[in-house]
Amino acid sequence: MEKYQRLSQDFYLQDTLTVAKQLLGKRFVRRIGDKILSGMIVETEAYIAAIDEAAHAHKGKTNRNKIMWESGGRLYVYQIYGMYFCMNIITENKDVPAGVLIRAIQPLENIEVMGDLRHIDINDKTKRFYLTSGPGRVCQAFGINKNDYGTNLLSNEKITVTQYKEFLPSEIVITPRINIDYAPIAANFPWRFFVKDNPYVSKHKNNSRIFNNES
DNA sequence: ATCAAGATTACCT
DNA sequence: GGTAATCTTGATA
Repeated sequence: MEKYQRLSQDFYLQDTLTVAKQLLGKRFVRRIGDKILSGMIVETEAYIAAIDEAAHAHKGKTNRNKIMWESGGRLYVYQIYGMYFCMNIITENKDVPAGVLIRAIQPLENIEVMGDLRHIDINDKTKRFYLTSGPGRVCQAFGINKNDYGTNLLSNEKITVTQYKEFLPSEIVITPRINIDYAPIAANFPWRFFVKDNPYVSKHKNNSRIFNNES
């Protein structure tokens, strides 16, 4: 992991919407044995518990979500529907529960290992974009599970995030978040960010509900 | 002790 | 377009 230049904690301590947008283009790095897998983050969603009924931490601290109260730069990993894992990068200062869900990644290194973990033939062009397009698929492709709960991206030897590419505001699309119908008001917040025209972005009807991207 | 629900995905028509 | 799969968690009693 030495050859990778980690993002500093200052990055993660920023406002959550800023982090969610700026994580686009960063490189997610994960070591499995002697293999280093990596990919470029292309789709994120922000969750800000204090003002967000859709956030797991909105109703207070539980055993599942307690890591969200730590300072920015750690992973909040949870299991969903009994069979998939999703990962969030925690943001902002200690005792401010907020984070960014990693929804899609464009594979860069050791793609064949991701294919093995996903049980997908990466040479099958019809299946290629299903490798990492969705939060559960990302975790499966990178071997992320409950053992990675609380991982510190600033120091961990197996997982981190580094600089990779910058996108212009005109290359970033903003929409409402996905599959949070249980929180109907928050479901309209424009807190999902993805790289325009990137084929690894998850497919959803919200892809056509676009908000203005100022700044 | 019981139970409903889920920040999803794969597969079917 | 629809739906089954699958199990941990948090809420309620």
